[in-house]
Amino acid sequence: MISSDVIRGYNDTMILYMLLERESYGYEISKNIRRLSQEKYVMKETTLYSAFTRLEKNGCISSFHKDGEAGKRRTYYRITDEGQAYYREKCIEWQLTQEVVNTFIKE
Amino acid sequence: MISSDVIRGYNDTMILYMLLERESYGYEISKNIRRLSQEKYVMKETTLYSAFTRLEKNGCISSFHKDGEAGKRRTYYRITDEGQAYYREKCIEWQLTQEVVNTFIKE
DNA sequence: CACGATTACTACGACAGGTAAAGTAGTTTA
DNA sequence: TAAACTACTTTACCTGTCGTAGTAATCGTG
Repeated sequence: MISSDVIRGYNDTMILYMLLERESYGYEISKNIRRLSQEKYVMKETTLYSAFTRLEKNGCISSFHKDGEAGKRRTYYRITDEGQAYYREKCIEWQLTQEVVNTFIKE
Repeated sequence: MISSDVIRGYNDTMILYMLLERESYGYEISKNIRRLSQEKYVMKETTLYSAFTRLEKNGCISSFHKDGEAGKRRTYYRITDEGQAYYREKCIEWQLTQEVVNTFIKE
Protein backbone atom coordinates (compact mmCIF):
# COMPACT_ATOMS: atom_id res chain seq x y z
CA MET A 1 0.00 0.00 0.00
CA ILE A 2 1.21 3.46 -0.87
CA SER A 3 1.86 6.04 1.81
CA SER A 4 0.02 9.29 1.42
CA ASP A 5 2.99 11.61 1.56
CA VAL A 6 4.16 10.23 -1.71
CA ILE A 7 0.96 10.83 -3.59
CA ARG A 8 0.36 14.14 -1.83
CA GLY A 9 -0.05 16.75 -4.48
CA TYR A 10 -1.44 14.19 -6.93
CA ASN A 11 -4.73 13.40 -5.28
CA ASP A 12 -6.21 16.43 -7.00
CA THR A 13 -4.81 15.28 -10.32
CA MET A 14 -6.27 11.80 -9.91
CA ILE A 15 -9.68 13.24 -9.15
CA LEU A 16 -9.51 15.53 -12.16
CA TYR A 17 -8.54 12.61 -14.35
CA MET A 18 -11.67 10.76 -13.28
CA LEU A 19 -13.80 13.82 -14.01
CA LEU A 20 -12.32 14.17 -17.49
CA GLU A 21 -14.09 10.97 -18.47
CA ARG A 22 -17.44 11.99 -17.08
CA GLU A 23 -19.08 13.92 -14.27
CA SER A 24 -19.22 11.97 -11.07
CA TYR A 25 -19.55 12.08 -7.29
CA GLY A 26 -17.40 11.25 -4.30
CA TYR A 27 -18.22 7.66 -3.65
CA GLU A 28 -17.99 6.66 -7.30
CA ILE A 29 -14.68 8.44 -7.82
CA SER A 30 -13.30 6.78 -4.74
CA LYS A 31 -14.27 3.32 -6.03
CA ASN A 32 -12.88 4.03 -9.47
CA ILE A 33 -9.53 5.26 -8.19
CA ARG A 34 -9.27 2.13 -6.12
CA ARG A 35 -10.16 -0.08 -9.09
CA LEU A 36 -7.95 1.72 -11.61
CA SER A 37 -4.96 1.51 -9.30
CA GLN A 38 -5.70 -2.18 -8.82
CA GLU A 39 -6.24 -1.72 -5.09
CA LYS A 40 -2.76 -0.25 -4.78
CA TYR A 41 -4.11 3.09 -3.69
CA VAL A 42 -7.18 3.91 -1.67
CA MET A 43 -7.93 7.58 -1.16
CA LYS A 44 -9.22 8.30 2.32
CA GLU A 45 -12.70 9.77 2.43
CA THR A 46 -11.63 12.87 4.29
CA THR A 47 -8.85 13.45 1.80
CA LEU A 48 -11.26 13.07 -1.10
CA TYR A 49 -13.92 15.41 0.20
CA SER A 50 -11.47 18.05 1.32
CA ALA A 51 -9.96 17.89 -2.17
CA PHE A 52 -13.41 18.60 -3.64
CA THR A 53 -13.75 21.68 -1.48
CA ARG A 54 -10.31 22.91 -2.48
CA LEU A 55 -10.80 22.19 -6.19
CA GLU A 56 -14.15 23.93 -6.26
CA LYS A 57 -12.69 26.95 -4.48
CA ASN A 58 -9.91 27.06 -7.10
CA GLY A 59 -12.45 26.90 -9.88
CA CYS A 60 -11.21 23.53 -11.14
CA ILE A 61 -14.52 21.77 -10.65
CA SER A 62 -18.14 22.77 -10.11
CA SER A 63 -20.80 20.95 -8.12
CA PHE A 64 -24.47 20.34 -8.82
CA HIS A 65 -27.33 18.02 -7.97
CA LYS A 66 -29.41 15.78 -10.12
CA ASP A 67 -33.03 15.45 -9.19
CA GLY A 68 -35.23 12.45 -9.62
CA GLU A 69 -32.50 10.07 -8.60
CA ALA A 70 -32.93 7.10 -6.37
CA GLY A 71 -30.67 6.54 -3.40
CA LYS A 72 -29.10 8.98 -1.03
CA ARG A 73 -28.64 12.50 -2.39
CA ARG A 74 -25.34 12.89 -4.17
CA THR A 75 -23.22 15.91 -4.93
CA TYR A 76 -21.99 15.62 -8.48
CA TYR A 77 -18.92 17.36 -9.83
CA ARG A 78 -17.79 18.25 -13.30
CA ILE A 79 -14.43 19.56 -14.41
CA THR A 80 -14.15 23.15 -15.63
CA ASP A 81 -11.86 24.61 -18.30
CA GLU A 82 -9.52 25.81 -15.59
CA GLY A 83 -9.58 22.31 -14.17
CA GLN A 84 -8.54 20.87 -17.51
CA ALA A 85 -5.73 23.38 -17.85
CA TYR A 86 -4.56 22.61 -14.32
CA TYR A 87 -4.66 18.90 -15.07
CA ARG A 88 -2.47 19.33 -18.14
CA GLU A 89 0.05 21.35 -16.13
CA LYS A 90 0.23 18.65 -13.51
CA CYS A 91 0.86 16.02 -16.19
CA ILE A 92 3.85 17.97 -17.45
CA GLU A 93 5.08 18.53 -13.92
CA TRP A 94 4.78 14.82 -13.24
CA GLN A 95 7.07 13.95 -16.15
CA LEU A 96 9.66 16.33 -14.77
CA THR A 97 9.24 14.96 -11.27
CA GLN A 98 9.81 11.42 -12.45
CA GLU A 99 12.98 12.44 -14.22
CA VAL A 100 14.31 14.18 -11.14
CA VAL A 101 13.38 11.55 -8.57
CA ASN A 102 14.66 8.72 -10.79
CA THR A 103 18.06 10.35 -10.71
CA PHE A 104 18.19 9.57 -7.00
CA ILE A 105 16.81 6.04 -7.16
CA LYS A 106 18.87 2.90 -7.59
CA GLU A 107 17.57 0.05 -9.76
CA MET B 1 10.23 24.28 -11.41
CA ILE B 2 8.91 21.41 -9.36
CA SER B 3 6.37 22.04 -6.65
CA SER B 4 7.29 20.85 -3.21
CA ASP B 5 4.23 18.77 -2.50
CA VAL B 6 5.24 16.41 -5.23
CA ILE B 7 8.70 15.75 -3.96
CA ARG B 8 7.56 15.75 -0.36
CA GLY B 9 8.39 12.41 1.04
CA TYR B 10 11.35 12.06 -1.30
CA ASN B 11 13.60 14.75 0.06
CA ASP B 12 14.85 12.28 2.63
CA THR B 13 15.48 9.71 -0.07
CA MET B 14 17.47 12.16 -2.16
CA ILE B 15 19.63 13.07 0.80
CA LEU B 16 20.24 9.41 1.62
CA TYR B 17 21.20 8.77 -1.99
CA MET B 18 23.87 11.45 -1.77
CA LEU B 19 25.18 9.97 1.48
CA LEU B 20 25.41 6.51 -0.06
CA GLU B 21 28.21 7.76 -2.26
CA ARG B 22 30.15 9.36 0.55
CA GLU B 23 29.74 11.20 3.82
CA SER B 24 28.98 14.86 3.34
CA TYR B 25 27.49 18.01 4.85
CA GLY B 26 24.52 20.26 4.19
CA TYR B 27 25.88 22.77 1.80
CA GLU B 28 27.64 20.20 -0.34
CA ILE B 29 24.59 17.93 -0.52
CA SER B 30 22.48 20.89 -1.49
CA LYS B 31 24.84 21.79 -4.35
CA ASN B 32 25.02 18.21 -5.52
CA ILE B 33 21.27 17.70 -5.58
CA ARG B 34 20.96 20.86 -7.59
CA ARG B 35 23.66 19.76 -10.00
CA LEU B 36 22.45 16.16 -10.37
CA SER B 37 18.92 17.31 -11.09
CA GLN B 38 20.33 19.72 -13.67
CA GLU B 39 18.96 22.72 -11.78
CA LYS B 40 15.47 21.25 -11.99
CA TYR B 41 15.21 20.90 -8.26
CA VAL B 42 16.66 23.07 -5.55
CA MET B 43 16.08 21.91 -2.01
CA LYS B 44 15.35 24.79 0.36
CA GLU B 45 17.85 25.22 3.17
CA THR B 46 15.26 24.85 5.89
CA THR B 47 13.92 21.71 4.28
CA LEU B 48 17.41 20.26 4.09
CA TYR B 49 18.41 20.95 7.64
CA SER B 50 15.11 19.87 9.11
CA ALA B 51 15.45 16.65 7.14
CA PHE B 52 18.86 16.08 8.75
CA THR B 53 17.33 16.46 12.19
CA ARG B 54 14.53 14.04 11.35
CA LEU B 55 16.82 11.48 9.72
CA GLU B 56 19.22 11.52 12.62
CA LYS B 57 16.36 11.11 15.09
CA ASN B 58 15.16 8.10 13.04
CA GLY B 59 18.61 6.60 13.12
CA CYS B 60 19.04 6.86 9.34
CA ILE B 61 22.11 9.06 9.52
CA SER B 62 24.67 10.06 12.14
CA SER B 63 26.51 13.33 12.48
CA PHE B 64 30.08 14.11 13.37
CA HIS B 65 32.74 16.78 13.03
CA LYS B 66 36.11 16.70 11.40
CA ASP B 67 38.81 18.64 13.12
CA GLY B 68 41.67 20.48 11.56
CA GLU B 69 39.52 21.73 8.72
CA ALA B 70 39.64 25.19 7.26
CA GLY B 71 36.52 27.22 6.68
CA LYS B 72 33.39 27.51 8.70
CA ARG B 73 32.66 24.53 10.94
CA ARG B 74 30.68 21.88 9.13
CA THR B 75 28.45 19.15 10.43
CA TYR B 76 29.13 15.99 8.47
CA TYR B 77 26.68 13.15 8.10
CA ARG B 78 27.04 9.52 7.17
CA ILE B 79 24.34 7.01 6.39
CA THR B 80 23.67 4.16 8.84
CA ASP B 81 22.55 0.61 8.12
CA GLU B 82 18.99 1.59 8.99
CA GLY B 83 19.36 4.47 6.58
CA GLN B 84 20.39 2.13 3.81
CA ALA B 85 17.46 -0.17 4.51
CA TYR B 86 15.09 2.79 4.56
CA TYR B 87 16.51 4.01 1.27
CA ARG B 88 15.93 0.62 -0.37
CA GLU B 89 12.33 0.58 0.85
CA LYS B 90 11.72 4.02 -0.60
CA CYS B 91 13.11 2.91 -3.95
CA ILE B 92 10.60 0.08 -4.09
CA GLU B 93 7.81 2.37 -2.99
CA TRP B 94 8.76 4.82 -5.69
CA GLN B 95 8.36 2.21 -8.42
CA LEU B 96 4.87 1.48 -7.16
CA THR B 97 4.04 5.16 -6.93
CA GLN B 98 5.07 5.75 -10.50
CA GLU B 99 2.86 2.90 -11.68
CA VAL B 100 -0.12 4.24 -9.82
CA VAL B 101 0.25 7.90 -10.72
CA ASN B 102 0.96 7.09 -14.37
CA THR B 103 -2.43 5.43 -14.54
CA PHE B 104 -3.98 8.85 -14.01
CA ILE B 105 -1.75 10.80 -16.37
CA LYS B 106 -2.44 11.41 -20.04
CA GLU B 107 0.41 11.35 -22.61
C1' DC C 1 -40.08 -6.88 7.53
C1' DA C 2 -36.08 -6.49 10.43
C1' DC C 3 -31.23 -5.83 10.55
C1' DG C 4 -26.76 -5.41 8.91
C1' DA C 5 -24.15 -3.71 5.05
C1' DT C 6 -23.44 -0.28 1.96
C1' DT C 7 -23.86 4.32 0.14
C1' DA C 8 -22.83 9.16 0.72
C1' DC C 9 -21.35 12.34 2.97
C1' DT C 10 -19.84 16.15 7.11
C1' DA C 11 -17.26 17.97 11.16
C1' DC C 12 -13.35 18.51 14.03
C1' DG C 13 -8.96 18.39 15.71
C1' DA C 14 -4.24 16.95 15.24
C1' DC C 15 0.08 16.29 12.91
C1' DA C 16 4.07 16.18 9.82
C1' DG C 17 6.78 18.12 6.32
C1' DG C 18 7.85 22.14 4.02
C1' DT C 19 8.49 27.30 3.87
C1' DA C 20 9.48 32.26 4.41
C1' DA C 21 12.01 35.38 6.86
C1' DA C 22 15.51 36.56 9.51
C1' DG C 23 19.72 36.13 11.81
C1' DT C 24 24.67 34.64 12.76
C1' DA C 25 29.25 34.19 11.53
C1' DG C 26 33.37 32.77 9.20
C1' DT C 27 35.89 32.72 4.40
C1' DT C 28 37.12 33.86 -0.22
C1' DT C 29 37.50 37.00 -4.07
C1' DA C 30 37.78 41.23 -6.63
C1' DT D 1 37.40 46.56 2.31
C1' DA D 2 33.30 45.31 0.53
C1' DA D 3 30.65 41.96 -1.65
C1' DA D 4 29.81 37.30 -2.38
C1' DC D 5 29.85 32.85 -0.79
C1' DT D 6 29.87 29.21 2.73
C1' DA D 7 27.39 26.99 6.51
C1' DC D 8 24.23 26.80 9.30
C1' DT D 9 20.13 28.02 13.18
C1' DT D 10 15.73 29.73 14.93
C1' DT D 11 10.99 30.79 14.76
C1' DA D 12 6.53 30.84 13.49
C1' DC D 13 3.41 29.56 9.99
C1' DC D 14 0.73 26.94 6.19
C1' DT D 15 -1.23 23.14 3.81
C1' DG D 16 -2.72 18.54 2.87
C1' DT D 17 -3.68 14.41 4.96
C1' DC D 18 -5.49 11.50 8.62
C1' DG D 19 -8.00 9.60 12.71
C1' DT D 20 -12.13 9.58 14.77
C1' DA D 21 -16.70 10.18 14.94
C1' DG D 22 -21.22 10.95 13.55
C1' DT D 23 -25.44 11.27 10.47
C1' DA D 24 -28.71 9.46 7.48
C1' DA D 25 -30.72 7.15 3.64
C1' DT D 26 -31.01 2.94 0.93
C1' DC D 27 -30.21 -1.95 -0.29
C1' DG D 28 -29.88 -6.90 0.28
C1' DT D 29 -31.01 -11.04 2.53
C1' DG D 30 -33.03 -14.32 5.32
